[in-house]
Amino acid sequence: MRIVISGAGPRRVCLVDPDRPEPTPREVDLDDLPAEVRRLEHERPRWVWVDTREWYPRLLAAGVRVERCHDLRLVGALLAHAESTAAARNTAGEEASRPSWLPLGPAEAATPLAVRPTAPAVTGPALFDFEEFADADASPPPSAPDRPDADRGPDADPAAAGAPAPSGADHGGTAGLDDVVAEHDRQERLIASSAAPAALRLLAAAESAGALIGAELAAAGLPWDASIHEAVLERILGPRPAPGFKPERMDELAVRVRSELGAPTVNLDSQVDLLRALRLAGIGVTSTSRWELAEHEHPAIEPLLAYKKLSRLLSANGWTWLEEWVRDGRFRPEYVPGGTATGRWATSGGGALQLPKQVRAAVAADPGWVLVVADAAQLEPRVLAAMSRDLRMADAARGRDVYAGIVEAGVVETRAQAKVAMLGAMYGATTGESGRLVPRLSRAFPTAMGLVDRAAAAGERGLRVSTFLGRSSPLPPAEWRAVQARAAEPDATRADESRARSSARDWGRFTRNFVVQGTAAEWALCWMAGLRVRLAAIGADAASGADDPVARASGPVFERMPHLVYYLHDEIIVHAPQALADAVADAVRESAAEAARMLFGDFPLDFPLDLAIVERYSDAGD
DNA sequence: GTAGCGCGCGCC
DNA sequence: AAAGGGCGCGCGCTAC
Repeated sequence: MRIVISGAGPRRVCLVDPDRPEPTPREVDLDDLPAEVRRLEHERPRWVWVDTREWYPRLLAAGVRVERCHDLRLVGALLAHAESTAAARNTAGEEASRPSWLPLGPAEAATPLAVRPTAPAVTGPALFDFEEFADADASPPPSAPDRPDADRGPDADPAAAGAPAPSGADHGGTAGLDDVVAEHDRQERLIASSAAPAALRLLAAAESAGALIGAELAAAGLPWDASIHEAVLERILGPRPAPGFKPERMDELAVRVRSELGAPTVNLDSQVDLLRALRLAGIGVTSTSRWELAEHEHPAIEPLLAYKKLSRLLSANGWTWLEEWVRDGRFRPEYVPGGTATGRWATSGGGALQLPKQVRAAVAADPGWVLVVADAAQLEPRVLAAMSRDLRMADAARGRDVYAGIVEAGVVETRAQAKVAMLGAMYGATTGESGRLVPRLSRAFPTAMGLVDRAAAAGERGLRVSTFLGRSSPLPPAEWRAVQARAAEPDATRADESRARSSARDWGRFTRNFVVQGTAAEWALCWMAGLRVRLAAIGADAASGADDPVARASGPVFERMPHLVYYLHDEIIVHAPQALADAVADAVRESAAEAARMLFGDFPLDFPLDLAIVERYSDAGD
């Protein structure tokens, strides 16, 4: 069952179950929506709406959760670029394309205009022939693994390059309830007629669950003890300085650096100034970055690196940050589900994706509650093994540390080598020890390495690649194509050719990593989606045993229920009543196993978790 | 005064 | 150990 919901003028909302024999839209006041949703939620519908951000926060604020939804904006963005829908989009033409009123997805909106598929800006003789990159020579699928439900052919989505994109200019136009229903029908049809319906259906559900989770994370907030944070800052930086002054520890270090450099007025916060002073002092660096400084011997370097470390803490997570971002014991960053090209989330504000280890002690459970902290161990190598169906790599990884398994298999000598080789294979390293070791992995695991190599080769030719569930990479920007085209002209210089080769390899590294990073993001989404359902069940069970049903019904939505409070690529934190901690830990593990099954079926590889039940985030993990 | 950019660095 | 992928943010600096 689905219920479609849409705005109907100021403070009015329209709902309909379009699959009833005689669908009858009903209009309710915006203020009555939460009660209405709570009532209808008992039938466990899929809520269909344009944008979760528009509806769900107000429901949560009124204490109402929903189990599932379909976010037309996010799924629309996925489908508009997916290779597996390209054939269906081309065949069905206009009616298969996204309506212009549908807002762009988060990764699209962040993309510079030039990158979006749009009519060529250049008139006259074409600078280049897109077909040359798109589909001229038949190639093997850039990344598609063999799966029962998907046999995706080579398909670079040539239509996308020339077709007009949603204009973006008429997003202000409102869509009526009928439009929203029609858009949902269109998306369902497109999925059904795609080359991989089962995978896309799962991806659409997972992406939509991600939208719900993003809103719930914002509503719940990460428990944050400001006094612990302040203690950390004082211990590392010294007492809070008066406005306009540096903390004591930083001042002391700055004095030492200036004296060692013989540069009494150098401003350590100015890259240009500092670089000049370093070079005048005879330190042959070309940047002021930490890793380059660390390669030189000079008495100024040690205090300078220490200064930079403190400076970073002060500016990124110092007292100002604390005042700005922590209120009432909660840190509430804004999550942006699907905010990056690969499907990883982004955040906007607060820097939630880069909480330094130094301040994690401030993440502290409420009294009587605990944090269940879990991360997927070596997620990306495992995902690569599973998505490529590389049984030899799975043998090396199963039931143990992946890198230890690679050593035991005799591929390299040490765990450290195994790690840099694997990272190099997934990121596209070509030089250094990592680059030298990659060929040994390729010989040992040709199936897995073949998948990322093909993804890189496709990217170098300007083709899209796709994740396991079917999220496709963006096309390279027009400027990239111009560089490639220039190198193909008869009078191209060596410099033209070298520039083209280099930018081709750059894009190849992006697409190489895209398939693995993106599939890992899909695994994580499925993990969380399953987990949030289990957590709700645990919370409902616990509440039914509680003796004050009145408080239960009217209280804030997460009052008794264990709930997600943090998510970072392959890691989650659940805030849970102490008595439920073990049940939550089991749910976290079951959800991980279920995610692996949903994506990879019975492929013989486990996805183990590092899991800890703690009072402070800093007490978990390594 | 502010917008935009490069740098450096935190996280995965 | 290497400097290969994805991000967001604060800073200094320049251009307007």
